Amino acid sequence: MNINAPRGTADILPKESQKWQYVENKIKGICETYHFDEIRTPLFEHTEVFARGVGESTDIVQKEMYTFLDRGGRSLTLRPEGTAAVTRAFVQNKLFGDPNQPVKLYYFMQMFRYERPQHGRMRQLNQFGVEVMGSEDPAVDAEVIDLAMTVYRELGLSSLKLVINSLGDKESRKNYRDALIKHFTPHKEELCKDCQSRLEQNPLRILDCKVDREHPAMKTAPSILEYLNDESKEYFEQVKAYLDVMGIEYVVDPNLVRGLDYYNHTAFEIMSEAEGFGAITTLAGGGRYNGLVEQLGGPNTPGMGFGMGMERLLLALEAENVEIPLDDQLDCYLVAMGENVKKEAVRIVHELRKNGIQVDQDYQGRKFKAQFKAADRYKAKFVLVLGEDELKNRVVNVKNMATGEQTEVPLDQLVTTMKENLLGGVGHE
RNA sequence: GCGGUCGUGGCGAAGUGGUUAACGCACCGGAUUGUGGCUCCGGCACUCGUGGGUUCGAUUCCCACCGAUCGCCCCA
Repeated sequence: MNINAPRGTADILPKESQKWQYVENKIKGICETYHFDEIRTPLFEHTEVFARGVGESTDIVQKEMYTFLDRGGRSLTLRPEGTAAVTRAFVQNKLFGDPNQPVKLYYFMQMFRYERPQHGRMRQLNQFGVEVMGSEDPAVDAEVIDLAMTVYRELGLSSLKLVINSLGDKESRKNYRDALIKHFTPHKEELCKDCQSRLEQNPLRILDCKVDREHPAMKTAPSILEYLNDESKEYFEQVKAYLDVMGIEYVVDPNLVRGLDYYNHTAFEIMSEAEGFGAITTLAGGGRYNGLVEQLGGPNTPGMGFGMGMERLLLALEAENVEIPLDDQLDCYLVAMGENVKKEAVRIVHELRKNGIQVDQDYQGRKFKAQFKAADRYKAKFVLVLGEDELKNRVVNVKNMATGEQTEVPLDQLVTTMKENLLGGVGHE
């Protein structure tokens, strides 16, 4: 029997979980500033949502999906990425009819991809992402990119590289595709196996290949930028202009293609340049997907978004030694001693909590001294000592752990006194 | 899916074909019968990822599997 977590999955334990909460809260705040609303969609969808949405020729669909038949014989797939799922929800719930356009959505969702796990690559992963649907304004592209960069900046990352490219509209893309096939076909036998099949399926991705990077045909390959029609060129220029206006630095990389079929016009990727980050450097990626809504059965509606890996974000913060402020102090710890005090201890703890005071007590049957050690470990600001004597006198001995100062506080004044004590923001030494 | 490295207590980490598997940290108890952070003393792995094989005997050798990790592919 294998009772370990399945390969490529991980438990997020309390200490780590605090970091997640901090990061998530920060990001949610930024989303509100940018006026995005949260959406949550099911963990799994009908397989067609991804097969059609993401594209049959993509790696995700071909070899990475968790697909299964349910008891009714339906083919379902655990969500491998957010855009197709959110788009499905957009169509099904007719959000295109919402008077507030564009529809600006953000999400925190688990994704699943059957891959060989590595540092920063999990089979179950968490993504933060945004989707803007219903506008074809290049300022939206810039806003989405700005939001992603702002998240990283606000969290304290600095070694970042923003790479952008334009894949053009349908017409530009088709012309470019034909040009690439024409260019690479004479060299087909010299290319790696993957690229040979890419030649027919998705020649754009040959440019992304690391194996054939040094092949002379790579360097002489036509650039997408030469094949953009006037409209696409103008669109790209505007996106760049808006980024410039916001002071966002970027690098244009004509070879940036992105692995998913639905992209057109703007494509972008944000990478970490931090030392010791291993082979994986992509932190977030996204782009415009103007045909996707229609492809999933909705009206012709433009879209723009990105996905951001949360695990990788956390790793990047670590790689750049960004301190995450953690509140690991405890307001009070109650030390109880003696046979008859347990009931009163339980009552006091409940009473304090009812008044919003954070408090805990011993449940391990520890000795007096050990209870103090526990209080110290928990970084308790105050220790409340309740023994037989205190019980008899209806008082509690309150010790300030930072100063060592102790005072006797009548039971009926404990809540008020502790509220006052804690207001001062007492620290722990 | 392919290749390299690795898998010993809660954590870190020695070790050997053979009787009781070092040590450090943490934890628990005591010195200090009701007061933490220092010190000293004591306790804490029927067992060395799982299964099988070789052997009189394996944690140590061999195989398989599982997992981790690094690289490739691709991406978040």
